[in-house]
Amino acid sequence: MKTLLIHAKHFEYEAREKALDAAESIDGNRSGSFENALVVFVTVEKGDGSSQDVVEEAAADVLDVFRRVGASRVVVYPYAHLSDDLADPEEAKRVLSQLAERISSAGVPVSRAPFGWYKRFSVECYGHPLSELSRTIKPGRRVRPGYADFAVMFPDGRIVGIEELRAEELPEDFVALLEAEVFKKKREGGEPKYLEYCRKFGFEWEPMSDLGHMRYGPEATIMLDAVAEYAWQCARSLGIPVYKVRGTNTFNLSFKPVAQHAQLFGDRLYQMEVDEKKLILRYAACHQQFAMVKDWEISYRDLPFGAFEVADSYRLEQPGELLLCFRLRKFYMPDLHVFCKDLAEAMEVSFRIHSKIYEEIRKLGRDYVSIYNLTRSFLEQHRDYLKRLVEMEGKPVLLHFVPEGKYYWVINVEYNIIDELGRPREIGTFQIDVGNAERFGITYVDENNTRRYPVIIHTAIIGSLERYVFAVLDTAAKKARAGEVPSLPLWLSPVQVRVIPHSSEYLKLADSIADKLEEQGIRVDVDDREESLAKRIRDAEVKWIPYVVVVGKREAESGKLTVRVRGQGQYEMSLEELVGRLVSELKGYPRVSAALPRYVSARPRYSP
RNA sequence: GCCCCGGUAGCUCAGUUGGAAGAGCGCCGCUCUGGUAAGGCGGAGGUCCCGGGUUCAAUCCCCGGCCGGGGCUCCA
Repeated sequence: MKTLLIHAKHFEYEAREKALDAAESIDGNRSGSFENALVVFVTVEKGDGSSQDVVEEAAADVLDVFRRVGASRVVVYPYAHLSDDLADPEEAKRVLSQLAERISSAGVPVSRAPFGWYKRFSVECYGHPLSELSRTIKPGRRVRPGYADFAVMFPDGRIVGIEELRAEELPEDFVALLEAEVFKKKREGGEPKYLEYCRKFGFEWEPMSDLGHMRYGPEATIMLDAVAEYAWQCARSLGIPVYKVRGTNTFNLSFKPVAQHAQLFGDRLYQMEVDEKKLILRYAACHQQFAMVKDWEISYRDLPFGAFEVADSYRLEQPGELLLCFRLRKFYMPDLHVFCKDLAEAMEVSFRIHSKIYEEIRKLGRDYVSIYNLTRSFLEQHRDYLKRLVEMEGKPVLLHFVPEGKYYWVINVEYNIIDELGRPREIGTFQIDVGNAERFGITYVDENNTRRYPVIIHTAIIGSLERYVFAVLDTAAKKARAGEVPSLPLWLSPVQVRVIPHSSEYLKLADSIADKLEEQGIRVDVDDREESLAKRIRDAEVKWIPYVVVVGKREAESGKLTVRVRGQGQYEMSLEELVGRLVSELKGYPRVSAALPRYVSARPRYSP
């Protein structure tokens, strides 16, 4: 069977004259006219009627496309001209009827144009990518093409094909992942809340740059600084020596390794020509770190070690793909490369990375569902390794098989959160790279004085800085959706404590409290504006400030502070108690020097 | 890159069936000294995204472009 699927804004036909003696009767079905229809032009070929397979598969495909494009009905239109191996008319009529019935039994409205007539028709195609598709369906071919590249691995080591999955043994988030990545289910849409939160904290597009470049206002910059520092902290916590380095974002294509590595990225590469030199912007920290480490003299005793940089990275994403704080043309990648003796050592190290990546997302109160991209041969050879990774996750993972030899890595794990709107979003990732050491000429000397190429792990433990912020803001959005007060973790809050003097008389007292908090490395400001207390409290809440301290006559007399804690309530405590609480809440997280100027009364307004 | 929706004050948006442009917030001034989510009064502020077309007349209609949001294609 051959089919041609057109998603038509408008479709109409009218039977004119018989083409065959075996033509169907057209009583009441001489013509039809439809809006927003999926028109299925069908040619039935010899043998299609011999088993149910063909009809089943064709119907499943039509239904799949129907759901994805959001058409309101299906029109089955017999059309002999897609093949020269036509079934005889009786077989064709039977198969066409079965196809229509099969689609109809899924609850989808179906119309069928008559078989065996010359028909006038006109079709207005929407023109989106899915609006024109053609298929060839042969008897006996069962697995749907899109599914063959996927399987699911369970913690007990079982590997199950997509069609054999039982929904009841799959966690909800995993189903969301399957729907997006494998079934390609169409989504409802709606503007996500995190975009509003981005504006609130000053994460915005920069209109005067290229598309996909962001700017970061004062609050956003404090947050980004904190995330960058935290990413470094995570890299160091793996128990492997890690060297922080820094480099350039611009590389010259005339160097072979640069050109080869660039080729892997294809047309998403940012390029420019300067002084007749072809230059590229790096798409991750790989270029710089490999170019540097190739000049290092490395002994097996030094391995494994890591190199780390928060690298400004550039990818020429397509305009329609860009998404604030998520898919960007310029972003910051806290990229760690771990150089290992061999694949076995890399796999050992990857367990630590795997567990760290999970630990970090869970600290945000979230969880991942993962995709393991790998070749089938890697699966065959390292099934125990994979089983252990999945055991550590304690839930199923999606295996995605890629062609042998196409990529520089043998396994590439993508860790996805399921966002506020049910979409998988990749945040963390690691890859085991067996190709780039040789390409860049990175070697070490082993126990036997032989030069060898190390195996390199690439990882962004907490994802790009922007994506980590996305995860944080999306978590707040989920809270808000659940009716809770949305908030930031204390260590990421641009202002951690706001002190509000009840009236200007108490400004000195407010300042002295702010001084003491600042000494402890707390980000604090003072709302000294001539506004009502209620107004200033409200503004602090709008900015999600976690701790708000009001000082006035009462506090001056009692020596205690009245502290409003976001999402919790109002408490009396001493300054020491407040500091103790803050310090313990910040334990394990970085303090950065960036902070806002103290007085709220003298600040430009730049965010809602 | 494709399809749909949108672009009006610094921000969020209303509006004009084509005839001199509106609100709230913010800003400025005055007033209020206020105890936990907006005290009161007044004022300033506009290339209605850009370019072309239709029209006596375009912010509004038509065409093209730019930018944003959504859905895809992509992407790992």
